[in-house]
Amino acid sequence: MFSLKNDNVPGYLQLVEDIVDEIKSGKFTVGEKIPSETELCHRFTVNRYTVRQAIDKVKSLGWLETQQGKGSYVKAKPPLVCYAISGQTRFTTNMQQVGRTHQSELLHWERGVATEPEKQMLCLAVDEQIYRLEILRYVEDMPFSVTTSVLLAAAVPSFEQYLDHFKSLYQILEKHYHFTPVRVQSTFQATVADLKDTTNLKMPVDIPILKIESLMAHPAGYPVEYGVARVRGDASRCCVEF
Amino acid sequence: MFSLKNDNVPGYLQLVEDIVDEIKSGKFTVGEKIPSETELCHRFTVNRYTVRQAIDKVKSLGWLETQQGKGSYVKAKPPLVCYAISGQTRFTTNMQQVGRTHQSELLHWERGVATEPEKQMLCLAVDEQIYRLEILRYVEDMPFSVTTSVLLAAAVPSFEQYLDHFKSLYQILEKHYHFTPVRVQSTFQATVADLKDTTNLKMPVDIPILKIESLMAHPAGYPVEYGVARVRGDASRCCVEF
DNA sequence: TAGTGGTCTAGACCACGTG
DNA sequence: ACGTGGTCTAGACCACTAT
Repeated sequence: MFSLKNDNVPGYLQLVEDIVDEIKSGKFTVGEKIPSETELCHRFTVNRYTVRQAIDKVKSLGWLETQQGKGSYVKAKPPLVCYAISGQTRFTTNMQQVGRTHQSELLHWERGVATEPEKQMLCLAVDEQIYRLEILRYVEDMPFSVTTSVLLAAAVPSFEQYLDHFKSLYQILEKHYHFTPVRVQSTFQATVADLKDTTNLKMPVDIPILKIESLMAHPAGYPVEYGVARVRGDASRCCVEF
Repeated sequence: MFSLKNDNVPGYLQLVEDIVDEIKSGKFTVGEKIPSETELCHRFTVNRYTVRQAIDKVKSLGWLETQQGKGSYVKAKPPLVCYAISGQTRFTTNMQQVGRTHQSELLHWERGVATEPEKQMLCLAVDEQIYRLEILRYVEDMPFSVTTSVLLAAAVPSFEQYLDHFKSLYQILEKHYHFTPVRVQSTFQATVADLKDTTNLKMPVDIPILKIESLMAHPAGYPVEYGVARVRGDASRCCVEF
């Protein structure tokens, strides 16, 4: 620390590495305030612009957050929730297995016709009716994921009567329709969080989202549910066994 | 355009809105060069710092990319590479199936002992020897992923002799060691790109990374390879069939 | 009132790409 | 040689927080 040497790499990037290393090594602990910009200027004998460039970068790497008038603080990493998926597992059973408290909240539901991509995934004929559910899931009281589920209406007649006091989608399917969907395929993608995600998940900006699209089939074989889950990337790992 | 008015919101953010609006409206089309920083300074009568702040923000929103010595260009969204994984599939066979050109480049290799997490994944006894490979993969000439592979040295004696003119890891294993690893499990996570990623993948800033950790076993049953792939999130979807 | 981060100006030199 | 974006200095004023 206290000097920049390598002329080949920009000074602010050397500062980034220094700061990140000090956080990783535990010299700055979570929640702690790091030295002020002015102090860092003196320590490294660089201009404040250079320090700010570095801090911006460290922020976008997810290690720091700043508060005007107060300082820069080491950001707390939420605990990683390991979420296993297979042909059978569900969110609820999963969380129970790893011993996490969890809740689900039904943000919105509607009955209507499927969009073009939804039709394609579910192999629907034109204008077949579907239910669309938006479910917010919490793990250990932290907003964890937002899932949009599209259900074949024909498979779940009068579905709306079970949506009061919603607790678990698969509980409803098992209890009232006597079937458990089977996972056919899942697609994983890393994306930036859009405005809706950050609102729903009450996230600080700049956190990536793990988008999991899943197609589920009725035990009889036909596609019955198409779900898109948007999960906080910094809070989850999704494990698949083969 | 040509003036900043609202004193309540920072000037660079007004610039951001102007630029994004002009891209959305199609005034600047994909691949096109937007006016140079100096020209924007004159148009809006602001300092170059303010213009750069704005351009940085528009870049992180995914609308622009810059090239030193040339200019700022409206970014084309890269085509999504759909990457299916299962017990057997490999990167090479996968890309061939979807008809994509691809190459692999061996960035680095070393022989040594495994780190603690590597040991645990591979179920290694203390100080067992491993090979560690870092492989950069291209799809359609675009840097696509960086994979760190840890191989049990006992399973691939004298591995170094096959590393000249490296083309494909699994080709070496099949041709010279006569086995094909089988996927045991994969873990998916969305993370921000670190400095190494952005360098290796020549990425514009702030693109999320899909991190895929995979454990592969020898057909005889014991773990033989542990790989961590870091894939450009904006360029890939990873599909798993059940 | 003092210290902090947020915004901004006016300059400068460099590395890179194109003519 | 020139224009471009990338890095950097030396200042300034503001908004916010703490005391």
